Amino acid sequence: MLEQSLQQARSLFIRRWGEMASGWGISRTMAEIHAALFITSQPLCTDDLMERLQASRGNISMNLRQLLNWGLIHRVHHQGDRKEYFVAEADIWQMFEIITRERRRREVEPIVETIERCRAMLAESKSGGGEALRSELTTCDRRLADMQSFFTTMNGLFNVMLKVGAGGVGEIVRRLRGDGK
Amino acid sequence: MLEQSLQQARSLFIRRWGEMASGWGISRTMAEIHAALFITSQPLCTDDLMERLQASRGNISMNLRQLLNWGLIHRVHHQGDRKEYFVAEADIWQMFEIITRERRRREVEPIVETIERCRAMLAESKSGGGEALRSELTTCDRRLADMQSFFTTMNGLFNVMLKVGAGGVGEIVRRLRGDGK
DNA sequence: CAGTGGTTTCAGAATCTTCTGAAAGAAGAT
DNA sequence: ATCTTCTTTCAGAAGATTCTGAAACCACTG
Repeated sequence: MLEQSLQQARSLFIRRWGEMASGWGISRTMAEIHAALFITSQPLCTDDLMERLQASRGNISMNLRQLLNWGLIHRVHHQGDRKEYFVAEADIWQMFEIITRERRRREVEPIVETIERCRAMLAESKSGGGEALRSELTTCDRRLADMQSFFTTMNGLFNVMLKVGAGGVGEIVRRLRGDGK
Repeated sequence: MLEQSLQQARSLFIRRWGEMASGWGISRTMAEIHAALFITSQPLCTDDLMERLQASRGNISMNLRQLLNWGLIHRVHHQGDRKEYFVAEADIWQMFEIITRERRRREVEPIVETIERCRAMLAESKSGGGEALRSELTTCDRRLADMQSFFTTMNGLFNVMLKVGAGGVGEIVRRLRGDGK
């Protein structure tokens, strides 16, 4: 039956989305809530989610808040109802932008900043050391420099992607896929 | 002193690399070992790593193996020494390729496959259901389709990136950053 | 203001991940 | 074969994360 198929398909998607997330440092429930809201276009309330995901009120509440903080879901008020309902951001490109920005800020920026600091430390120490030590230092610095330039490139790439949007990226891929350059 | 600076810089880098990794579903020690080998051009043996990272032999051994499996580090034999030494893959672009391929295989492919399966389920159920239900099903399918096409684009993008290499990506970014398209 | 319906918080429980250390397993050296 | 040196394995310990449920909280209603 149609109703069954719909529910089954949704469950399957929710489960897999949750599994994927746990490999990326995001809690399973948080991802499942997100998936449930994404795959169900109707707004859902806390009790809906508790039932659907078999999780406690506290758990749902906490993870909803996190998702709101990230900006991946939005509150919806149904007039004449005191419950709060939630919907997921539907535009996937927008979703991608939010996640990318947030993770860049939280995880990439600190390491980039650290690399800079490490290089500064190496640059400062001009005095002393034998030939061998000096050469080690040079090698170490080169590796850090490589890393730094990798992050710079990736950073630039994300900026360009967000600028040209989904269509633009598709276009670039199409242009470059076939020929040699 | 030069020696101190070098050690300090290395420690700092190792620590931060480990912290970053834990946000990405990779164990701290595994990342630290990788960082230590990357930042120290000399090959290191198990005991070196045990001392440097203050971790047990078992822990180091297991994580070394994982890194070998990923292909992020390589064995090195010093002749006249029975110990095994290890070095990190030095080419960052290569590193990126390895990690991307592996994570794509383990985490992205399953979800893509699941989306296909979900859509197939929805497509099969032609019979029954009221107007409202049918419309829900259509919306659900459209969302899945959007998701699918997002993954297709990203997949294509990674393929192109790996094809054109670091220089190529830098080139693209440079070309597209300034002007409108 | 007390009552009602809903949300948030948080201490402790449950669960999952990672780490240790000792024992077993290799493999070259004598 | 036996010793020696190094590596791997794995059961249980330690640690980190996530979840629960009950109490506190908030805000609207009568």
